[in-house]
Amino acid sequence: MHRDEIPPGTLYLLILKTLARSGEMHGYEIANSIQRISDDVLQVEEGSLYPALQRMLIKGWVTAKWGTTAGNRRARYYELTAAGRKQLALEMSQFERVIGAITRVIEAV
Amino acid sequence: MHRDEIPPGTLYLLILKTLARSGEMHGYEIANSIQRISDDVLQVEEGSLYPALQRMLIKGWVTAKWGTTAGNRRARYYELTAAGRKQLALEMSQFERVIGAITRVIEAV
DNA sequence: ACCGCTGACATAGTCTAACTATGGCAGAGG
DNA sequence: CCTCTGCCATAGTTAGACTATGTCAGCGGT
Repeated sequence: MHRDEIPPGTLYLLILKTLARSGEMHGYEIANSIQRISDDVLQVEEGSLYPALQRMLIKGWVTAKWGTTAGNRRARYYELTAAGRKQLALEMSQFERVIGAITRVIEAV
Repeated sequence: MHRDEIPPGTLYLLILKTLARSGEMHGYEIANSIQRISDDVLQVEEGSLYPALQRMLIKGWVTAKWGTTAGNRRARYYELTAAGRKQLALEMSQFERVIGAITRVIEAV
């Protein structure tokens, strides 16, 4: 980790949630959406995003199909599968559980 | 990351905070303390803890000296340095900033 | 007609750090 | 004595986020 921003493991969660919220999206949109909603705190680099999407394809959490953007450009559209939605639920509860525990430790007297 | 528990990067934060709260401690105590306060959610493996402490020594965040435990055993006692306290403050604010951002994303409508 | 900009995807290679597995040693208790 | 537990340590593996780099197509300006 290069001391900047997204903690390993949470990128999946961010992508899954973003897709769940907005349905079909291409990579660029996903990255922009995460960045915007996080008030520019989280910057998803392309070198992180695309490999993550590939891994998610292999794991069966998303499907992809080629299409054309509003600006008439070629793009790959991703969509959650049922397994992806299940994974999202799992990661959400793990995240809450672990962050809650960490918070207890760092707020302990 | 092996799909279980402590997110990379936060172990330093947990150790720093634990030392800040309790002063001088040895490794075993640190691990037990984190585990107990987190209600057994966070389990610091020895293979993670000791390397992390070594790195923290090198970075100058802690000092170490050999001593004897209450149970009459040899142990290395760690203590925060000024640099360690500074690092703790830094990691706390980064943690809050990033977790806040992630929370915004995963709670967005 | 050209040129550069931006959108969009992709991959190779590096690096941090948490893990598994393993080993050692010393005191305590059966 | 012998095992258990406390306590430290390291070698090797792995995931995954990064940097750097490359591609290609459409658009706008000059």
